[in-house]
Amino acid sequence: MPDMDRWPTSRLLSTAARLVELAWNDKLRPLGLTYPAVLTLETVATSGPIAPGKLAQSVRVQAQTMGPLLTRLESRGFIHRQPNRFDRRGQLISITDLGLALLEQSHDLESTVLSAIMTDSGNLREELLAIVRHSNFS
Amino acid sequence: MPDMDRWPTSRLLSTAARLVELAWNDKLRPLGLTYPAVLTLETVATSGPIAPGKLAQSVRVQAQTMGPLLTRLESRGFIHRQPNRFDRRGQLISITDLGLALLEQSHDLESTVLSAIMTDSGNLREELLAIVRHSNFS
DNA sequence: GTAGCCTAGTAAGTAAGCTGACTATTTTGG
DNA sequence: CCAAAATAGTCAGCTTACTTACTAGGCTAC
Repeated sequence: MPDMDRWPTSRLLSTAARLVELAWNDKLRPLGLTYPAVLTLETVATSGPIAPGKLAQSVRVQAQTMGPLLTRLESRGFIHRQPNRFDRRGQLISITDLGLALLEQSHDLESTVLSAIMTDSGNLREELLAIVRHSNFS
Repeated sequence: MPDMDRWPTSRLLSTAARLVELAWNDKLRPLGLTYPAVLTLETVATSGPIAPGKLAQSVRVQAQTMGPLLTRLESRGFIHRQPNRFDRRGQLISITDLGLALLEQSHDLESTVLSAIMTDSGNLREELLAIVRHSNFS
């Protein structure tokens, strides 16, 4: 084990996140999902019909990245794309029953990933929230 | 701003890390570097001549990913590849003066990235360290 | 000493992210 | 009302990471 104590905090953060994401991906692979895909499904499920651009903002990927991701999710029948009647440039994404069922399964994994890697201390949450909030995103 | 308070901790962690990494990449682009590249240079600088496989472990990418990364760094003259005299399968990577100079520049960025995104609270460090340690890597 | 296994590194193919440029709409301002 | 600016989404091209599969060299044990 290298001398992590001397690592800058940003590196610790990246490394911890990388470990969590790898753990997630291991669990999600059997379901045929990736972590951004789960975040997307999650957002669609809670927000109701939503534009791809908004989804990209929420998951923090580029709009050009969200497009193909939605295509993959659609081809597997997890989401549904509709034209937006009020703005012919736009679309509205909604989640299907199949997508909801899958999301349910991934929720069950959540606790596994967390407990495997970290003891959820409450304090950590606050500090991470502060970081995300301090960054000038909306 | 979405209801981040209800996000699972793992998502907060991923998001925070993503923000930090995006901030890093913005700063590093003028130098022609990526964040994994900096981590690699850093490791080489502190460890002295080291095998590509060890580097991959340290930066937590696959050995197959480290190979091309080293090729890129070598083609720009930041590192130097030598055959390992004692094991003809292996190589030894060392950093060049040019690489050291670049690393110096990236160090100056560190504080910028940190202060822009987070107030370094000390507590956070401990918790992140705990996460990384609890994951069964060595 | 040689057969079998382990380790170091690479190659090929796929997935998924980013930037830059484009089209099609909608909104805004004179 | 119409020209200019803004917005939604996509396409093309590049980068980089991953998985799977391979070669070359070294190690171990009979």
